[in-house]
Amino acid sequence: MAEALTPEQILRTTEEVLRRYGPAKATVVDVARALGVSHGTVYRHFRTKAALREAVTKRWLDRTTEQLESVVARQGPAEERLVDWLTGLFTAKRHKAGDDPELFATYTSLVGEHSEAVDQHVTDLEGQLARIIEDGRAQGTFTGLTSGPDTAARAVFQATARFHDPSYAPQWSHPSVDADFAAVRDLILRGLTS
Amino acid sequence: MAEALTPEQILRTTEEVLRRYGPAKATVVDVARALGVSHGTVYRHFRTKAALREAVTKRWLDRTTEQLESVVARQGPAEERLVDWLTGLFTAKRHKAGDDPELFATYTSLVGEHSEAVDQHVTDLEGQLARIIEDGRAQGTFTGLTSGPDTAARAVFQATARFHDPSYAPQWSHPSVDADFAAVRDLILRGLTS
DNA sequence: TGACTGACAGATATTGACATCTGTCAGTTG
DNA sequence: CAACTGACAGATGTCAATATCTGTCAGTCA
Repeated sequence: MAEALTPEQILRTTEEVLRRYGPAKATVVDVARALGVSHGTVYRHFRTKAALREAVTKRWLDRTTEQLESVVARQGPAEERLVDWLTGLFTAKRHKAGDDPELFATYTSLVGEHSEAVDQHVTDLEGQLARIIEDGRAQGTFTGLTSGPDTAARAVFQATARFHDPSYAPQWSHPSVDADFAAVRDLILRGLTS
Repeated sequence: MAEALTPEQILRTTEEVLRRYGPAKATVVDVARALGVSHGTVYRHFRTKAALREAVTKRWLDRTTEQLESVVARQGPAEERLVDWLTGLFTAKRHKAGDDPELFATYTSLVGEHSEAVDQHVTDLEGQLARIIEDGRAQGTFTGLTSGPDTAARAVFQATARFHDPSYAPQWSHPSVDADFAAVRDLILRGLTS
């Protein structure tokens, strides 16, 4: 054979197959066929089909986290960065739902299965939020904190669930959703800066 | 016959039948049998099975709204009443989910079907919130309002979705949920009183 | 010798025949 | 004559037979 099969190749191909057939129809045999190998080979690299789906989704979610990282690492007022981060998260999720419906459906089903990858994604995002909030505390802008930045981050994340939790995706195209987002965002911001 | 069949009797019996068989198994024939009439009679009062389920759920949801009304109508600081209202809503929903799982399942499925009854329930609850918020504005406590009480009420309702939206019910027994609720509640309260 | 194959067993999904349910309405009943 | 019945058509749900898929592993190949 030309080259040994890498996990990376498998993940890339699985992502394509999921995008083409959707999570309900895509099989491990489909992935193997697209790679030109037998499905037994795929199982040498990923123990189960669930592990494969989860790894693909993890990669896909990590792309969003990486994108938001620039807002976290950036210099500037925490208040402004928090708004950009929340807006960025909402925009990213909306685009994922609209542009990549099959992978979004995979992600949504993973949420219902308490997947490790989704838990990690939430932890990553809450961690980013905590860093911005901690910066705001250091800058003297976020004076309303009655608890640590981790708790505050969790509260902010949960209060904005409607704008990033995939179970609300069907409502993200509703006309009033942008006004709703602005209202919740402002309420939370005032809560932090009070 | 003894008495003419009233919509009230049908609703009461349907509620019992739903509670006994669950929304998936309960049929209109079951309801008719429990009433001692033919199912055609039930259809004389409710155009469809969906309308019947919706009417039962409306009654069931209205009981919560009525209970919360006492907090809204009560004299006292709006800040305190808002906390009691939010706590009361969370407590009520949790009890409905735990004590009345079949009717809660009926309610949950209605949410996914964009039912009129659920829309009305949300409107009622947001209306109650708006009244408390308006009181707080009049009392001079809620000084952080950048918009009208209706918009603020909607924002508060959406920010606390995790603690009343039935799609989150499976997480309401998680140990950390009370701490999470307290954190979100405090964040929002500071946002209003800032 | 280690990456890969492909036949296999058990699990899961699909299909289609059958049963039940929903909603209607002409006819019955008090 | 207004409330109700029950037979009916079409829609929906159930179930068992069948097909496909997942995950394993002894064996092949370079």
